[in-house]
Amino acid sequence: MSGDDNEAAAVRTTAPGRRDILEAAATAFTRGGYTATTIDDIAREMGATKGRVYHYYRAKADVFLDIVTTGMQELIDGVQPIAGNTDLDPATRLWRMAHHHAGLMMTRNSFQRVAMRAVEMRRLGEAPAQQQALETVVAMRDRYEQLFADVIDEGRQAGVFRDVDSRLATKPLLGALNWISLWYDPQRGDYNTRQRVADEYADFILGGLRRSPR
Amino acid sequence: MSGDDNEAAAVRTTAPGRRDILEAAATAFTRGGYTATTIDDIAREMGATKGRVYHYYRAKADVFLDIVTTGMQELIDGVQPIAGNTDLDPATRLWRMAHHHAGLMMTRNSFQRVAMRAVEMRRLGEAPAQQQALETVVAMRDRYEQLFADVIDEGRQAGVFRDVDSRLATKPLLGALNWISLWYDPQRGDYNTRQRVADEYADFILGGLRRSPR
DNA sequence: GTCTATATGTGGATAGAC
DNA sequence: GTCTATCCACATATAGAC
Repeated sequence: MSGDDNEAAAVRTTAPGRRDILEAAATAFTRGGYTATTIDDIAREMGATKGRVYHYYRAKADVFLDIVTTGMQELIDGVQPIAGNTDLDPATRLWRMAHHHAGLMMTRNSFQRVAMRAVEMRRLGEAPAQQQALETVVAMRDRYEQLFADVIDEGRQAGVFRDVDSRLATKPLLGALNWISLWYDPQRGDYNTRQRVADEYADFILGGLRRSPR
Repeated sequence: MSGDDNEAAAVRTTAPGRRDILEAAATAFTRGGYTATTIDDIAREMGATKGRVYHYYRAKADVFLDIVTTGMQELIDGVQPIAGNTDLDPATRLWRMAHHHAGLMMTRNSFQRVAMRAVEMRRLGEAPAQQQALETVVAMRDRYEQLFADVIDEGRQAGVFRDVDSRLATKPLLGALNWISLWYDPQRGDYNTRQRVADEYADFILGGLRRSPR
């Protein structure tokens, strides 16, 4: 199998001032994690000082949450249309969903890596508003997982997938895919490498779910 | 498939004083990450104050590194014997390796979750000794990955696995498995749940690599 | 061996000049 | 809109009592 292209994606609805900050912050957070990254790090990343950052954002947590929701939204925007395309059989849909997700882990590496870490955080700070924002992100993640679970159920009922607990089955699937953001180095990979990786992952996942492996 | 038991594992060669600290610190780091966790958090976790921690460890980074190397060593100790057991065919060996790894992600959740995060850290601090220790851990991880790559190559040459790049193939495999440490809640799972999860993961992975999926 | 100070550095956030 | 200067809270690590 092969195909599906998301290299052009990267929706940008954010205002230019904030956008620069988000890009710089995503890079900085990728290097050091949330607490280890300072506002000075973020500012230095874009050749400015923290006055600039605080002009657009009230707190460090707000910058972080903006990156995370952006990352999650990019996943949903890309994958939901594939999941809902009933012209395609479940196996093909799942293959393309996995392929697209894999692609975003590489082309939007910094945002996705930061987003990935956010859902494993229980608390972000004391501010209840930020806590609520974090829970919104977790809710987005849950809905996103359900997209995969639904397609798996469909394929299971159609007899092409094994008889798995669809909700449990999303764990190795998305775990494998999300892991890409940790080892993939955006500096080194080119278009062909990314396609090869995404193909391999999509094949691996379909194989893992297909009925009667022998 | 079913079987293989690592519930009894958890090797303890560490001195009792340090052991308590390691357990408490692993729990604390699991909650908040490296920078977010304070020495006071660790001390409070075991009902003490930081004087106790600093009596056994010179620095926070040293506590962290001790957890990480312990976690990595537990993986190697459990999986290497399976990988080297040439009485078994490659597919069975890989199934059991994956199953055992999955088990450790759950039974030794805090240590494994901390260890997992360490390898994605580029730098730990300024001290060159600690930096070197971190690189030792990364080297352990590389050797560990190679155990899986070798078995995959064997199975590929034997014709039971697809024609994959074995080194690339370890990525979705170990990514899926390591991810368990993020979503599994040690408070809620019992023995049967863990077995079921490990079985599902091992099946998934074998399916993903097996030749002629249809 | 474990505790309570405390010295010291650093980072989030604000005020206000330009 | 972007900067510098500064306040203040907190965390690592040490000193020294018990």
